[in-house]
Amino acid sequence: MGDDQVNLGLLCFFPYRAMETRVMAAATAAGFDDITLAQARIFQRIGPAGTRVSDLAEQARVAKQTATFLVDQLERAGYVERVPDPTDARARLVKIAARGEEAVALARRVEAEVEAEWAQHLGRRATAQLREALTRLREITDPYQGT
Amino acid sequence: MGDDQVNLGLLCFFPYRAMETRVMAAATAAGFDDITLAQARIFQRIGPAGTRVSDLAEQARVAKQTATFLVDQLERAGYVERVPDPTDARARLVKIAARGEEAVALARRVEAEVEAEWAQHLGRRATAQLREALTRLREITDPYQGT
DNA sequence: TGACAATAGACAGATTATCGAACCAATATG
DNA sequence: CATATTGGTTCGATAATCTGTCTATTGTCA
Repeated sequence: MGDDQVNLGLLCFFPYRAMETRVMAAATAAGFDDITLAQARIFQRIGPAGTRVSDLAEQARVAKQTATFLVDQLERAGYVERVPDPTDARARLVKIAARGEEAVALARRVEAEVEAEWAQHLGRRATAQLREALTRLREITDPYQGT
Repeated sequence: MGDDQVNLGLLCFFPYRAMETRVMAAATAAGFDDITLAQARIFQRIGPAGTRVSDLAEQARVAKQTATFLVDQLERAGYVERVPDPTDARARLVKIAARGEEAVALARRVEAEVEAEWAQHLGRRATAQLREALTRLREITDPYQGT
């Protein structure tokens, strides 16, 4: 006893999971009911100019084959499309398709909604500090902050 | 552009994953190399007095069957044991076994180490504020904070 | 420049994780 | 006490993931 403090990593987990759950539930309710959590975690990483499968894999920390597999499904469901990478004939860029843009728009709305609830609970000042601290923490916990 | 702020849920994800990765890597290096991430996520939830499989399932948000399956493996590997629940003859308590305690001790050490690095980066004041904010956020994002 | 290594992506097969359904035993409820 | 609920497991199916291997393209450097 005495040192029964929950570790910071675990404390970060609860909001993360809560947000993910809310967004997924809203997506399902809105008719995007064919997307799975694993697919969403890949989808989330696609940049505005498109992203390579191997980059998606690296950022999501799964094997290239897994990313290929999940992108296949996202493509079949109409959320993304694969286009040749003009700068490298070996590569292809995964880009968000029309249906994917709709899903992104919904996700952004829900995210803002949930953040508003959190800010309501914490207060504006503490929320701003939280964002600031997490952003700085990202510098040493996320190798891909450039994305 | 302009609204390109990363959402708070995702910002929470990076430290969470970083911590999980560090602990798992240290565990593997220390000879606890037969435990998987899925198993660890269940194991992590076991309370000091033991916890029922259905509670583990609920907290980890997996089906009872999945928890049973993972506890089976943890038991075979010597990390946990199942004992009858004295208060309910239907139930069994999953308890941490000797080898499990060793793994917990290692995990605690690594967690403290990583937190020290984070505190180094953020400063003590900001770290304390971060813990405070996340703890308050847990009130509305984790239904099982009692654990 | 041309041989060779490295990279991007995909396919095949095996393993792990997960869920839905059905089941048994014990407990709670009327 | 009859019935519903709860805790746990087993079975079968599906989803997700990895290792290994392959082709095509690109990068390197002697």
